[in-house]
Amino acid sequence: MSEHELSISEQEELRREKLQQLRDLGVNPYPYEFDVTHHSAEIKANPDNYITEDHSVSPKVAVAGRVMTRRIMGKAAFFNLQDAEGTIQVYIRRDDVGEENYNTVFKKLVDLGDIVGIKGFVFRTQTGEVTIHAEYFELLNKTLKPIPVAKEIEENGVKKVFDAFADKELRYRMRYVDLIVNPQVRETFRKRTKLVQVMREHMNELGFLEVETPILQPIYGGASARPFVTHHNALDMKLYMRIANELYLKRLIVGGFDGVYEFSKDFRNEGMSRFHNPEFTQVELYVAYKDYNWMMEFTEKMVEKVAIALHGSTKVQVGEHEINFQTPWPRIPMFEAIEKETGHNLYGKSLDELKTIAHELKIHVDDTMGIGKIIDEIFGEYVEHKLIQPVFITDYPIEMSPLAKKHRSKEGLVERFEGICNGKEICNAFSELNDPIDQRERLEEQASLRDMGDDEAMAVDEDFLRALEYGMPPTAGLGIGIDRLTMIMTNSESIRDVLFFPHMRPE
RNA sequence: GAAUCGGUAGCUCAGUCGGUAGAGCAACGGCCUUUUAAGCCGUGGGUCGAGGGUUCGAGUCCCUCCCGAUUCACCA
Repeated sequence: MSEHELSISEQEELRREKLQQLRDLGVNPYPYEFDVTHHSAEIKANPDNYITEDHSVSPKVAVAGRVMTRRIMGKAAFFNLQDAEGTIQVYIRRDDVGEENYNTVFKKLVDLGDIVGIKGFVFRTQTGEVTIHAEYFELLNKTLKPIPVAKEIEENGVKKVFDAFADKELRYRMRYVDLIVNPQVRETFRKRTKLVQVMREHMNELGFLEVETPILQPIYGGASARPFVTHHNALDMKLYMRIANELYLKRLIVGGFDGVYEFSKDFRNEGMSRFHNPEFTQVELYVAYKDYNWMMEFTEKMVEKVAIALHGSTKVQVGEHEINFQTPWPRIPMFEAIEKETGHNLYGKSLDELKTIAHELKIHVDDTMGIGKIIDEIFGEYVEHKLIQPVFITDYPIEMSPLAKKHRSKEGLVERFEGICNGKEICNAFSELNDPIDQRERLEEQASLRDMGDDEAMAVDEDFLRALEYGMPPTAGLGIGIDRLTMIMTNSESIRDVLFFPHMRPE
């Protein structure tokens, strides 16, 4: 059952004993508040605002956080205190904070990881480190588990880390510990939040409306994927966790909004990998009276803005590559991109011709694969991973895109683009199909694929078709994978590194 | 779902040919009032992922299972 019924380690046992000793001394190990006046980062950024020759007139600072390392030298000690902003060194002496408080509480009963509050003045040590000289010390939380402290040393400017808390499984399962001991993890998630904020501000500035749409849907749609299924007891009906919110947002465009967007947690019941989590986040945006050309300009502008906000530059280091998000990004029609890499122009080719070419290119094909699928396979195998710098691949085969509008001039294609960088799709967009009769035909085509066993094909959503019959203006739509964009913007190799709590099997 | 690699102290790891379970840090007992992985002396700490098998003897060899990472397949 609960943790403490299992055997606990010697160190945990000891901490429980210390807890009792604190209580016996009349020290509340879990007090109610502490008036924090400063954070480590602001003091270290502007130490001269705090340091004066005469310490008796120095400004007082009150800082709280975890004890991360300790160097005790008899009647005085240094420790590093970590707050939300970083760490700062504290100097504490018996003669300043009281004998019992120092000798017993601080030296004997406080452990690494405990949360403490200190008040004092700022000074520089003999070696020049900005340090708080504590005149007051209070325990704010007695921790019962030892934290895995890492130690760092700088040798010839190179940082070496000892005993880092590095086991990925433990880091993902106990993200709270990961966040305590691995400061760069906090930085990654701050960037993720910043990324979302920049996008939201950008869309708000253009007057688009942030909305919420159902997560529990009676018919799932808007993408090709298998859903999670759940059940509504009172109505005794099947409900699906959304795989996308596209069809609901388009209903809102029908309803008269000129631009709507939603940061949407979506759920897909498929395999997990370093690029896939069962639940993930997309932002979808729909803008009336615009087409996919407009949307390309919008997208590159917004992503460029994100890069600058996070890195102060349009250039972002991702693995081996420096990726430059500076606008404009090249636009390359899909068939041109394939021809450049394979020498084959696939446009207008029949299914049999495509199968022959696929065979030449050593792409596995089977009878269930149509024109769109084969082209997609060739693109994925020969082109996509080579696209490192941001690029828009445009004009996809109609078979792959049942919700996109037919191309205005190219037969058999739709007005669709994907933004690709670092060899991966980061967004998907099109001129939205608003011809209700065409849309019905395409969904019925999907439905017949479903009947033939393709459980990722879309269903016919009659209410959505009814909405289109009431009329949707020309509309451009966009979806951006927030997790994947965050991976690129934070140089993370796994989606788990940009999700606080990635899905894991039960312990 | 498949393949490969991994799981040993709180953390990071070593463990030879099958022969008493190891190190550093952390912890504990001492000394030390400006240290920088603080230092010095001393001490304790293990269901070796789980279960079974082979063997006089298994962390080590064999089998099954669990968990994770990576790659592949599907997808965003």
